Amino acid sequence: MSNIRVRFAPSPTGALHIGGVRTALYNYLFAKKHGGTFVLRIEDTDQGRYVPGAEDYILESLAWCGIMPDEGQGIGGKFAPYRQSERKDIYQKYALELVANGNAYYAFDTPEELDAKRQAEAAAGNHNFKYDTVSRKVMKTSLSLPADEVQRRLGAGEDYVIRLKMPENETITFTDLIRGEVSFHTSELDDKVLMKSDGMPTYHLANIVDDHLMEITHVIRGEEWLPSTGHHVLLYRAFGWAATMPDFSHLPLILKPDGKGKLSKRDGAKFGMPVFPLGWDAETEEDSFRGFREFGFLPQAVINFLAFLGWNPGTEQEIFSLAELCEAFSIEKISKSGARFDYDKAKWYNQQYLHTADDAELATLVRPLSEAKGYHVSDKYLAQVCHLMKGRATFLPDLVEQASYLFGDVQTFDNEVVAKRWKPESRPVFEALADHLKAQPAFVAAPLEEAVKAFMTDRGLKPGEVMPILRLSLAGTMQGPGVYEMMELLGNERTIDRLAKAFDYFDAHLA
RNA sequence: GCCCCGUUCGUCUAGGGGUCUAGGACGGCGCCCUUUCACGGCGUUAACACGGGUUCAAAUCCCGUACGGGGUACCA
Repeated sequence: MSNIRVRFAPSPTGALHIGGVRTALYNYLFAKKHGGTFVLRIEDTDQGRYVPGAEDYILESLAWCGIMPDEGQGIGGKFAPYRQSERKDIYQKYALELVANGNAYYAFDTPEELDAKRQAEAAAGNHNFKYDTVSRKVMKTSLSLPADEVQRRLGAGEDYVIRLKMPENETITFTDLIRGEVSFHTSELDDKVLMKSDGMPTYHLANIVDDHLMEITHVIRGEEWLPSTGHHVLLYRAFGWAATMPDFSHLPLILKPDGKGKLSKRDGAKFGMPVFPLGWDAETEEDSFRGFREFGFLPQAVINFLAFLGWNPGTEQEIFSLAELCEAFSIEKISKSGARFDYDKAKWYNQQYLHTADDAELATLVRPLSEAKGYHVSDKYLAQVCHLMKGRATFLPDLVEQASYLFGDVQTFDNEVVAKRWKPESRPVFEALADHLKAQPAFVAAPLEEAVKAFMTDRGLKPGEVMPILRLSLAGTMQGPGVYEMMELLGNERTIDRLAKAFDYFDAHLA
């Protein structure tokens, strides 16, 4: 295959859903795998649903994920413009062409009239009224009205839509790269609106015209489009573009964690997890949310997680860099059934990426968080904190939030453990240990460990009698990095100082 | 309702007629490591929706049923 061109064509009606990100990812991977081009097109043909900021959000999201398009809105390219609202005239021309060659027609019914008609039909027992070969003969269309009447209405500037004229009694078959052969009978298909009364095309018209004009070779999109693909195939035929029609691949949907329907915007709040890549600040708090980024996910982890939600290379490798995904990806390996959003798996992936992340890079990512907490430390120190904490973190903020004692004095002690480990006679022993540590020439983990062990041997002390007190003195809690590593990070002076302060506190809180 | 798509451990999945007493990962449970919490290692738990065919042989092919999902707008 050569000159592969795919597109991601989101609608700027709000934040880009994580399912959309996965669609973009699969398009990106397919393009990269075959040395093709990944195009971003903005489908803003519904003026009523346009949300300011959505387009920027889409670009930012793709950038954060590291899957930037090669061409398209916000990037440029030879098929510009890539925003459909700016291509209005093009669709107009093609819609008229279809009317002229008998594949489409004018319809003058207002939305209200259509509603009334649907209700009347429903009342009469027909619950699936649609605009089709039968009804188009009784509705107000250029097929049912006299030619001069049609001209009069058009001339008078009456509102109209242009509809696709569905052929009678035909079976439309096409091959979906994921599902194989799929077919529809035209008697089941309706006369879809192609051009709305406001002069804007519907998705159906615009996506065919643009995919053709932009020389798209493969359409990889969500399963929700499968039922209308029959219409799309017909449109390619009507335009005489059947020979260059792109291959279709319909992706399985991402389902809610409970499996009841497809994952939606509200599920984020409902299940306490992100369902968008980035956060979104809306007018109301209810409409605002945090994304994977704000939760503290690494984009590489999100990408890896998403890639495996509906796709699998067939090997037992689970961790894949973006480059490895590009190499391993193939449409044939995409599964057919919907995948539940498995948040535990997402967290596991993040943990894996955190563990192997570079300390300095983590420090950079975590800097805003530590500053916000009032922790002003050097880059080197912050990187060292990350080094000690990353093995036990799930989210980026854990690196800072669970390490308060590495940034400042111990704020609270675990009194329960204190009561259990600190005895009235402990003080002289630990003061001797503190003196011993203070005298160490090198305040480095390994030698410190030797020093403490030697001290314990001398005094006939067991680790259980010493280590918990040391840990408690330095961190206040029984959780955290290795004691000797903490000592090294804190340094001689601070370590000794903490021990002294802690011993005072312990004495004061003797049970 | 009608149309389309789907159905392997709780979840994500491997599997594309015999090598399946069905493999991996997440989660759960247990043990080891560590006298911290984790990580890690080891082990364990648990599945071919059902019924008919086809075949010497079916998780794998066909049909039906059930269940699930999607679509059914002058939204994408």
